Amino acid sequence: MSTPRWLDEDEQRAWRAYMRMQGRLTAHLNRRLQADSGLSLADYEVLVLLTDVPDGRLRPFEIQRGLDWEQSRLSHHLSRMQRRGLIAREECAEDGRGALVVLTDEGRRAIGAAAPGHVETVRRVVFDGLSEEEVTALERLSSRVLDRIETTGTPDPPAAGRESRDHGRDG
Amino acid sequence: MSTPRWLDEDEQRAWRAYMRMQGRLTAHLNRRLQADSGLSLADYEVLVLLTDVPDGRLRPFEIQRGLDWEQSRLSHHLSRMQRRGLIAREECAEDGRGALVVLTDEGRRAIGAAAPGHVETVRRVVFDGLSEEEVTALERLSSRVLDRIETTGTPDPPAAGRESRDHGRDG
DNA sequence: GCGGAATGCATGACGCATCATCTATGTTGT
DNA sequence: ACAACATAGATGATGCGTCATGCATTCCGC
Repeated sequence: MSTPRWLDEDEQRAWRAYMRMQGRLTAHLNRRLQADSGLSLADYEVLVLLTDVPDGRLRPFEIQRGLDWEQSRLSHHLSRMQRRGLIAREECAEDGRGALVVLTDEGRRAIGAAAPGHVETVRRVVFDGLSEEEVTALERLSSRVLDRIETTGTPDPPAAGRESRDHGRDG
Repeated sequence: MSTPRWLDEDEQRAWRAYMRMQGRLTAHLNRRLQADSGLSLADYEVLVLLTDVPDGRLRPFEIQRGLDWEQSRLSHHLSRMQRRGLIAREECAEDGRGALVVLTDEGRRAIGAAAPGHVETVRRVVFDGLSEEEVTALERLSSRVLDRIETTGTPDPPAAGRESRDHGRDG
């Protein structure tokens, strides 16, 4: 790592713009969601996964992979959601170690109430301002970076070593 | 808000890719930085601002605007950084309410040690994988979204109402 | 079928982010 | 000069994210 390859001017501008944008965007989405429906963005994403499956029932590790979260984050988060009545936990019949996360009626109601507003917000602050090409660019660019993170010689706790090349259907 | 304008397929793919990427990216950067130098990304950004100014001295509100942070987040964060000896606080002569954040020697050492590695990480996971056009796209796209957040009819605590249209020099 | 590794999940400690609120100083209008 | 208000900053409570660790159960080689 001799003399560091600093970012050139364009890269620097892009980087700062990105960093600033991403901070504000998540903050914004979180606040809107919280104010409109009492859910956090994290709650929302968990609930989406659960509603996407017929019986509203998922194994924690499925959610974990679906969202690319750390295991312990999910566990803690599920506890909080459980406390608030958005989900429930059941024992898993097929795997003695396992658990099952179940969407409660309250959870279903909450996500149903939150979704339209949230999508509208996302649309307004993001997609309504982007051209088709920019949307494509965003997707390609994100996938590229994601790939590089997973390929970089850094274990990076979630999906460690190099053996778990599946994370198949991501919705 | 009659029937919500859901995201079409491309938008949805882009959105999921972005969300997943951004989560992983910040986590990745944070971990690398933490492991290599004991700094968090937040520490790093504060220190960068301080080193960019000749005497290593800034008013909290300047940092706040430079980073687009919430005031109380900054205040708490400064306290922690102070506790760790990265910065110090002084009283402000010109404004009795004010404070001054001063970069300590330890802070200067820390950022100096951290910077090369961090930049290298950013380069590796982001810029080395993007074409020039994609870098430009990233910048435009981020600025656009940022703009829309600030223009959307949502107060959004930091930089409230509509009167503080300055946040001038951000570089 | 037994011992070791891997997997699925939970938990406690701790740093971080936000909200609401508080104090003190500065500014402005009358 | 003073009341009303704005600005700079700090603080406590609380929810969130990560790390390290713990503990079952299941899997696998012998």
